[in-house]
Amino acid sequence: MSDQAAVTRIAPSPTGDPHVGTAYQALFNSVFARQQGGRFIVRIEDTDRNRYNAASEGRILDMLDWLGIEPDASPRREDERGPYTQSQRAELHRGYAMQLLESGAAYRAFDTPEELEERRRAAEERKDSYLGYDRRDRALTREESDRRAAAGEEFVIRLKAPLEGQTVVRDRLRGEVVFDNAQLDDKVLLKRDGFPTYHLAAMVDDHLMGVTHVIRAEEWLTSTPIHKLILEGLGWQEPEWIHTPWLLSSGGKKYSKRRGDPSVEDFRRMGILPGALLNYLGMMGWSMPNGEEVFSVDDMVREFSWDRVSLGGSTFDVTKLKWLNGKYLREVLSADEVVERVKAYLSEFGAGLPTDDEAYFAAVVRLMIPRLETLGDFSEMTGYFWTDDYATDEKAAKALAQAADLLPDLRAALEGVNDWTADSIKHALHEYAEAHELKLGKVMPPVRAAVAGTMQSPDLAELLEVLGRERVLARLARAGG
RNA sequence: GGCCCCAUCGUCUAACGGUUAGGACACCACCCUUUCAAGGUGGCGAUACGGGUUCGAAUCCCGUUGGGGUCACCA
Repeated sequence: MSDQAAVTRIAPSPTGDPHVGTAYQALFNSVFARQQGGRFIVRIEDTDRNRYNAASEGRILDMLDWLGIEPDASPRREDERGPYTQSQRAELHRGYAMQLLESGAAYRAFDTPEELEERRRAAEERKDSYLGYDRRDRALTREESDRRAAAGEEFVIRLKAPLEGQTVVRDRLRGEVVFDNAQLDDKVLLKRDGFPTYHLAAMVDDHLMGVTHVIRAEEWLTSTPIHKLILEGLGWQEPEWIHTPWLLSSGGKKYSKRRGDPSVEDFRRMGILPGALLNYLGMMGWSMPNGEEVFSVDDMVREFSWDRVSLGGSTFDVTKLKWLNGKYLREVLSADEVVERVKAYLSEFGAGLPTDDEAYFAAVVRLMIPRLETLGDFSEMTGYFWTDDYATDEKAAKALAQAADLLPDLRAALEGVNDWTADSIKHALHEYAEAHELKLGKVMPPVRAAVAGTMQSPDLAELLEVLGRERVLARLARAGG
């Protein structure tokens, strides 16, 4: 590459939910730019006025904020190369379309959408192997074209692709990819509504914004020859092309919200940590040299290399994401940090904090950490900590029934514990068991059932300590103690 | 259908001509143990197929098969 610092970009289209694929591209683009000491920019591609969704742009930018990916330039961080919202640059794109028209690299086409649709259908019926534009208006003389345009006839501007020869795309990941020009289509550059298509707009903006590396999904590979041709027509240098492998969903198809795959917002709602999501995305198609699976974006910046990218598509596995998230909860974040995360999560998605007692809340979170996969798990696992009005499930009811006669004694034994700590409680429980020649497995279940209503709960001594003497004794009494 | 890309356990991946093909998730078993987890140990499980090249191929080449993408006045 040249001596200039790398500039990468993502160019999401504001049409709906913030996509996981966008987060994936943002990760690789920003990691590479940071590693190269370059810049990473976000340009919103909203030239399709039909699919435009006003709220979507903000949600995409919010997603990046949440993930902690900070663009060097974006619609929220404009600079002299902006604006970073493509529709605001339409005048610019029109100018370059005209330039292409003037130089003969492009031409006007007057076909109506209806005509095109009909001809395409006919081609399909004929089972033509090639279904692109039939190039009808390519034969128009310049005079004729000018005359019809001047007469007010509507038109699009199409690229005049070469009819023979080959175009070679040098992809960083795949080497030289050769396309026969005969396969190329005379793509629309400027639409009837005066807005550019992606092909024109992206190439113009990439060039004007100084983008050096176009890192995008593999679906763009086959239109890269078109992009090369546009760049050539404008006399501009081409960037380095890097087409990343697919993110797939379980059926082997492209990962997509439409198929029901979770969006980034869905993961956030689920209680997935941004760091864990990024980490997971980082191991889709790429791996750390030492095989480490738990790594941060900083680690990735340090170790990143295109040589370690695997080209087969990767199937997104939510189960593994959750495991990784649990790993973050247990091993990457400190207990205090987890307390803060749970708190933030509950105020955003839950019914708020279940208690005003900060110390009690923190103690409960600490108890639950090894049992949590997502922040969303917390509420459903901790009901009995916040209210005395909790359900008693079947197994717990059975444990209570089987040891009903033990309960009064047990309660008395616990009442005798002066120093209410897990150690003392444990000691008292053991003592009780020994004194009555009972196994621990006989004395603990009824206590657990009485104070939690479920057998699936943390270590009993710790559980009792956190619940507190008063609560525990009251619940035991209520259960028949 | 034409063109393009891709191909290691069910899934994510390691291997850059020489390994009993390694690790992780999931699953199963065992250990720890007061339940549930967490943690530990072990097990199951892959180079799609066929030809070459080579002393030697998961690795290089060709073909087949399979999967995906693309062929919009969407990106």
